[in-house]
Amino acid sequence: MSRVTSLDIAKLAGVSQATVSRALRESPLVRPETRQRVQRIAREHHYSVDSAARNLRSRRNRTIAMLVHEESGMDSAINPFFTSLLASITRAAAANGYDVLLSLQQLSENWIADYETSNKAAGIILLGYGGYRDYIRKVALLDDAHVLTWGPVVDGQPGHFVGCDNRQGGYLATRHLLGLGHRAIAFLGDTSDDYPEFQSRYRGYAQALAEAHLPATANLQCQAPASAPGGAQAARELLRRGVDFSAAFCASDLIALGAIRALRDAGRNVPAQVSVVGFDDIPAVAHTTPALTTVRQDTAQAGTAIVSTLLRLIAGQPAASTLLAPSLIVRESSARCR
Amino acid sequence: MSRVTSLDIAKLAGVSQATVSRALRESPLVRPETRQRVQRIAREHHYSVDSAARNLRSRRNRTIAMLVHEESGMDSAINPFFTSLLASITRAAAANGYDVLLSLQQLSENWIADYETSNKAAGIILLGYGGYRDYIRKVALLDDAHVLTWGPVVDGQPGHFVGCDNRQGGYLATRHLLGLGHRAIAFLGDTSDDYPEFQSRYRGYAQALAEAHLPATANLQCQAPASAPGGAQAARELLRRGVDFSAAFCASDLIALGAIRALRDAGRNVPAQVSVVGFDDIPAVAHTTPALTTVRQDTAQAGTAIVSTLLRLIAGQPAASTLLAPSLIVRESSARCR
DNA sequence: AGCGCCCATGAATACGATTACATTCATGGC
DNA sequence: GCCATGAATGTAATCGTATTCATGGGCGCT
Repeated sequence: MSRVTSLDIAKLAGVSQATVSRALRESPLVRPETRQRVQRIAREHHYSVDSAARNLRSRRNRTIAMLVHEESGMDSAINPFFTSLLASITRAAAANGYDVLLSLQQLSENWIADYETSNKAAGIILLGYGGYRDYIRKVALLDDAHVLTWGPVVDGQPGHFVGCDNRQGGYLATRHLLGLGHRAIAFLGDTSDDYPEFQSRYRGYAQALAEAHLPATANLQCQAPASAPGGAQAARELLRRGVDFSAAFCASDLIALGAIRALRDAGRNVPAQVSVVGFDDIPAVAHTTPALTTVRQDTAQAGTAIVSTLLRLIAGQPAASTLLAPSLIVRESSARCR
Repeated sequence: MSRVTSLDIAKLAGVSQATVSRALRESPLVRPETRQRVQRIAREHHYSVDSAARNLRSRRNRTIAMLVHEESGMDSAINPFFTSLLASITRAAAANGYDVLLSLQQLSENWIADYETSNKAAGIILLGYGGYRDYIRKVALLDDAHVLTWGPVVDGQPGHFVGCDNRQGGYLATRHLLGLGHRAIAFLGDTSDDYPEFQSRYRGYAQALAEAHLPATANLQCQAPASAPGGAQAARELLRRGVDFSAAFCASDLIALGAIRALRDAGRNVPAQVSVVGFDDIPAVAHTTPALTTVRQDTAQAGTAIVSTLLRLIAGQPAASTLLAPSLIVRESSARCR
């Protein structure tokens, strides 16, 4: 009463085991008639190719690993944006016949490439490792590894990346606020090297200001950890400074939510007195009051880009890094300057 | 320049391949001295056991598959709660040395057990298949499959389940509102068979009302699809009916967000005029304005319960279904009845 | 000293498929 | 009528590890 193997199917179909293998893989070598008979018998007996045996013999593997940074990744408070990305990657992988292994990692060990050397996966996707650029650069140089990172795309940088054009996103958001007549626009977000994405968003912000002949004043910029409490704290800091401002561009939606909360608590209505723009378009912010104006990263597009690039790498074909265009979603939290 | 195999390590260490295999698995059969030497050499050469070969030879597999319902599962708009659950399952699996395969499925085919028959995974976790009870019951009877479902736990039902005590959650929420002096409490949520969880939540709601000698009036109950627009629509319907109500218990946080939005649009302040309680405690609702009072399902606990139960099944040990206790999180959206 | 026993290791095999190579048979060109 | 050709299938080698069985040497016990 053990497992059904291809040999069993072969006996039942009156052919050799090799023919079964070929028939199931749609090989043109086997006569259509035979092929269908074998397939029918296999189906009737709930036969399914043993993937371990297949992987071992063929030295191939239709699995990709998604490593998500333990802290910045999936956990509730941090970044719901990843969920959506993850779903779209999984879908894109399935569309190409690939399974997806999910793992939450610190990258403290050399476990990255272990997914490949142990032959568990044919390639690896890194999500949420914005702060590990040097490390990733190193890994990217191991030419037997097929690693693709979701993150900032820098020209000439070794390794393969797919990312959102964060600078452009910051630019769009700031232009939007400028267009509404705002002149004193704050930036809330951590611009340290730990958050290269935030740095790019800041750069877009500064560029838009510059084009409008406005300086990116230091006291309009507040460090904010990437969380709602962080945003609230930054907003309070901004108020404490006593600088005049009528709008705030927040480096993430969670920061924006926290900021709105703190502004309200301080008696500043959003958007009547202060306009707020976020970044990410996480699911909930379309339904908050006020609904948040934000910058959307197209996760569906990102998923397909990530998977197709990685599959090219796996196939040994040349693959370029991709920069995706974000789009501005205007809702209620931004209004014309009073 | 091919792969490093255990045979290569054996030659380098001057032992047989069998000894290498044993040394790496910490077998007590091999002398500690030898074991360490082998392990060192393996490490130095970045050797890593080929999982395909291991799985094939040992007829075992340290992978579990998570099948998430395509629609109700991961997609942005629907249920951010799953993200958190998914993370905690992944963590619990890793803690037990298991990898996790992620897949979005319709369950339209017989692909469920295929993860097992093809030997890709040793067991399967089903998430978001509330509407597939009959189907799951059938699958659960295949005794060669190790399937665990996140969902409603019903005594005597075949199969293995881990779920939240939804009835208790509904009861807690309603008791909370009653305790604040509310008497006319609406229920917003789809109570059809497609959402057994919502049915249970409704039952808890009705029970709490009954204990307070209040009827669960039909016109205080509004069907609401499990989404923010659905919640808004249901709230509008409630207002249109003209019934008096001072509080609403919503079957999910997203419904609650939509309802709050619609109530505000209609000039009803939350919580001053209407108290609202949600269900799930998704990440964002702690930071909205007002912050949402809601029922939390402890995802960390759920993840460990799910994984440990599944591992028992895989090991062939008896395993009981588990019902987890939810807890009430009181925030700002609920207030004493005026 | 001899016997048996256990500890550490080696030799050999099996896991279930893929695939290179061999084989068979029919066909067509000459 | 014979040989080359190609289509359809069979035979057998192989992927890298786990594991069973065999083996040799040291040691305790009598």
